[in-house]
Amino acid sequence: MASGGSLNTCHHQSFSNFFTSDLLAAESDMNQEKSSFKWVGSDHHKTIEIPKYKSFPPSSLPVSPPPVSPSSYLSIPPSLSPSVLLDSPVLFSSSNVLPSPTTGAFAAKLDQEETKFSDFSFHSLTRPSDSASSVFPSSNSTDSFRRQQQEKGTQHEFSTVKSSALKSEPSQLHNFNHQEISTIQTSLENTSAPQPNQLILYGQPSQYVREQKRSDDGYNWRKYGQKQVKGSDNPRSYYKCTFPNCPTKKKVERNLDGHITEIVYKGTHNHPKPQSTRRSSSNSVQNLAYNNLGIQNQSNSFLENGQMESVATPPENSSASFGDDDFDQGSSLSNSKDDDENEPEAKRWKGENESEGISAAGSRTVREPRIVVQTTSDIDILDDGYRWRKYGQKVVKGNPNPRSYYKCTYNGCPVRKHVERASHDLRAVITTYEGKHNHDVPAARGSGSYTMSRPPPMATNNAPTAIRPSAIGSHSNGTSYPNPTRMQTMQQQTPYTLQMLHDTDGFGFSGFGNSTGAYANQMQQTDNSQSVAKEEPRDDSFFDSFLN
DNA sequence: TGTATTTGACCGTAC
DNA sequence: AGTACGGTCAAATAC
Repeated sequence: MASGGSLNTCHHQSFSNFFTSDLLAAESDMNQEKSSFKWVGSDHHKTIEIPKYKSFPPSSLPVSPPPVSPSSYLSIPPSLSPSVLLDSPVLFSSSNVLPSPTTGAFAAKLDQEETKFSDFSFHSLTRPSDSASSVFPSSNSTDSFRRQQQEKGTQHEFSTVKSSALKSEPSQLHNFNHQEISTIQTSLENTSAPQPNQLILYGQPSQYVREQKRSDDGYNWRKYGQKQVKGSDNPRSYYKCTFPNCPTKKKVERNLDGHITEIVYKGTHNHPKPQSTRRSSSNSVQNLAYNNLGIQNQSNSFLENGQMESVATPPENSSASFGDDDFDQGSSLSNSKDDDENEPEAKRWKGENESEGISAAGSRTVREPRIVVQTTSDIDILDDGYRWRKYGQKVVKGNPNPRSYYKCTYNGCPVRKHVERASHDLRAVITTYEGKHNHDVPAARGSGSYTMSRPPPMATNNAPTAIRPSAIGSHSNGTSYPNPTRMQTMQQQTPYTLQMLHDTDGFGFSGFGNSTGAYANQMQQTDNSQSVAKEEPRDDSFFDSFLN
């Protein structure tokens, strides 16, 4: 096994080098990356018209200059509620926007405060056909549902308390969760290199606590358990989505400071993200990121100690995730659930999450939680098109990060690989392959098909590619950045799947059977969006080249 | 008073 | 079979 000088030894799949270096490349200051809300527009359904957006900055609110590529990144003015991004229709190209949920007309001009605190959500991005229905009204809290929730001791709540306050009083920015504010402030105000200690805390402690209890990802969760897990000082909390019959769960580990160190999602929401007006601003940001990504929601919040809290959700069932008209919510859902529900829950939940994540990296000034979207068994690791079964993990000398060992599940196939994070950069994943596959790439199943894994056609969107949450900041370490065209060439033999990029993520490499999740992670974690956005031939052919 | 959270107990799985 | 562990339940508690 090569673990020395070379980041990758890929006997058969020489692409791995790409991914490693991909992650490592395009690195600006990590803090800067992390602290800036910058995304690259992703799919044709989710176009972000940055010029439009920037043309409507809240008056008196300074607008951060685009830290990187103005055309590729979206920057959010400081003190601007992230919900603006979500909510403000000006973010969308006209073809993508939805009518105002209240007026039915797309408001080109919004009241400033409305712009700031509107609850207009990004659900339109889910999918075109979903436009109307995707805006999940609180009316979905039917009586029966309420009863059901009450029976469970839960409440499906689409509270409007927060947003209404925010709406009415933009000056009350202090009402924001100070994480959110901090995020905004640091991320946008300090576009150069925000320092954690530059955080401006608006929230009152009590408010902060209250806000923290809210969903970080736009969904409503009910905590149903907490456990101290072995090998970690961090208590693990268990949450269920409060939506009726939604199987999604998540477990969150927080360190002693209360900061999230790891999030593992299980299952897929079988409902749109509730368009709750209670959704925090950070949620809105998340939605922006994810819905444009189409996949996974993530919010990044600097905590009072300067650490970043990041929360992600698994891909919404809405095919929106990919902005692909060809996928409807149902298919997406059923597919994702197939894998999910065919597996004993305990197994799904367990096993592949036990690799050490970043959570232990307490020494990092900016620490990202490990975010795992777990939807399938550990056999289904569709990271590179093949199926892998994790058979071991250990920490090897020279790298404090554990190395996950995988074996190709194809009968008789000798190929193995191991994955580990580079010791110098947790975002870099070193993938080493052993052997050569004696079979073709297995056909994808269900929604985990390549089709689902494929990024949406980008042809209609110049601004390429994906919006990437800045949480997965990249930092420059001098690693060469792969030429996308070269990558394409490399993929002649090897199916390019998003999981591969997922493997380069900064949040662990648990198996992702759900390609949606894989893609989500890729989009989320491939932090080279700038380069990718500018150079990658983001069209069907590009990805199609990986499919055979 | 209703809802959410906490927390000890229980259960299933893996070893 | 016994033990350890993680996940879940549900009564108790807090808000």
